[in-house]
Amino acid sequence: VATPRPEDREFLESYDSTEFAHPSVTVDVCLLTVADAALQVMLLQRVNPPFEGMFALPGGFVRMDESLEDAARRVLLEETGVRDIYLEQLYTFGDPSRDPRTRVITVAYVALVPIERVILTREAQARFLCWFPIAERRGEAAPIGPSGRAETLAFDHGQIVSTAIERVRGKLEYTTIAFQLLPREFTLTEIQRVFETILERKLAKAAFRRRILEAGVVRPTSGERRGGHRPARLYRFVERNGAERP
Amino acid sequence: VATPRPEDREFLESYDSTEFAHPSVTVDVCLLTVADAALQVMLLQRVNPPFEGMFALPGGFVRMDESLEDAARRVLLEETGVRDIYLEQLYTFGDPSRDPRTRVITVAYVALVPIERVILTREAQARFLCWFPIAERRGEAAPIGPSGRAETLAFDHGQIVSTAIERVRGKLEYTTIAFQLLPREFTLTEIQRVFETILERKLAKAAFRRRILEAGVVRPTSGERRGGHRPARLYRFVERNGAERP
DNA sequence: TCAATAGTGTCTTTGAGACACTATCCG
DNA sequence: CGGATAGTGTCTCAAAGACACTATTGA
Repeated sequence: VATPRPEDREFLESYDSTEFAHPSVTVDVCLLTVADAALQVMLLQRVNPPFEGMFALPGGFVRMDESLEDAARRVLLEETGVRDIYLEQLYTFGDPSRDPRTRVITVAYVALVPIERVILTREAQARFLCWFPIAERRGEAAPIGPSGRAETLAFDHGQIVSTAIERVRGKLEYTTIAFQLLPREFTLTEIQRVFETILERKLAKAAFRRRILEAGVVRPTSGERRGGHRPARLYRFVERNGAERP
Repeated sequence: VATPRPEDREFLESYDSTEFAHPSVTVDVCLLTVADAALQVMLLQRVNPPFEGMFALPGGFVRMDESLEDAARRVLLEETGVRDIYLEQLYTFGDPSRDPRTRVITVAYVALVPIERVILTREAQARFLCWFPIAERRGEAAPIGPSGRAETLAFDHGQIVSTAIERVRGKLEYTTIAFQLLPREFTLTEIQRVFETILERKLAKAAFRRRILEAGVVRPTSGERRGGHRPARLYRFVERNGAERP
């Protein structure tokens, strides 16, 4: 973005970037999906102190030559094997005591993926990488561990997850992010289930269908979903500019 | 937030925070107000390279022991003399080339203030600290300099200003941030002017008044604004919990 | 009295919810 | 045929826009 101007060159060469103490900067990615009628978050068991053995969001240091979003995509690929999905910057958490080692400022991202896109390899499972359903407990969203109890996450990652859910819930109604949680083809009822899961309330069927169809963001395909009962028409998401998903 | 656990202590003591190269972290504050039927942004002329002589947002390095929000409030006070105003984290800009000196990641904040709260001292004016009206040019928001032409700002600060305006515009209708741009007492027409200025369109008077009054966020006072014509009732902003502004 | 702004009453339009209805599949 | 889900027609209600109207001041 910013290109050095000729008159700045001399100053730049004499600039000493070690003059100030610098915090560490990391990215953490809150990868969310919808499955089994619940929002689910991808967590990873920590193998090193601090918080060894506790669950945390995938994350890592930002390298000196990569953008924040590039760092988030790299971390996502390295730690979960997922690529080319919806990713949005969420919030930057910088409380001086959020990491007991040293000053670490983390730029948190939310990522959304249809659950079919994530293949948990045996090797990943060995690292205790898995989906945690999220339940609303006393007004706070918390991932539920295998024991059925709410997990306390490492660092301030519990707060990051809560913030991510707020963001997704808020943007659900006036953006098209819901489609990022669905496969390429889906039925109107499937979109409605995604909305109902995230908003945690039932929606009126007729009004919901009207709204989606009148928004002009889906296109019917020739296929239908069969299985037991009346088959349901399949749709694809189309961007406002007319582009379809790959 | 995160308190060190006993079992982490040994690890913490052996941790070397110089192991990784660290970027610099700054905060930049986009201080906005409404005056003369325009959104205005506070800019400051740079006295050092890079971009010496160009205008930029107030900003500065985050100290190792202060939170991001504390840093933003400190910068705001040091560079503009303003304290105790609405402040909200906006977005973190971290393109590797956004600062030609070295890697600088900046956490941008939006701040809102009623224009009467800002007193530009002679000393501040000598530093070329002043309000720039913002105009929409070719879909992009840009501050208009004294010459009447759109100013190109230092670094990526033009992008920060655009992002800030988008944020304020988006939150105007479903939050109470508009009141942060008004003095303690105001008329309904004055609120409407703030909305119209930020949204850049006329609003229907009857519907607007209904909406504000039915939202229950203002309380009439005994005073009225006189001046030439029919006096207008004065109102105060009341939080949902009933608290009034100081 | 007039100009100018404050403030109101009411009709229309729009979109969401409620709810009952029809349609189509499988067993 | 009956159970189950897909999909529709229509009534009601709430909120926003349009617009015309009344109210109150100072000059």
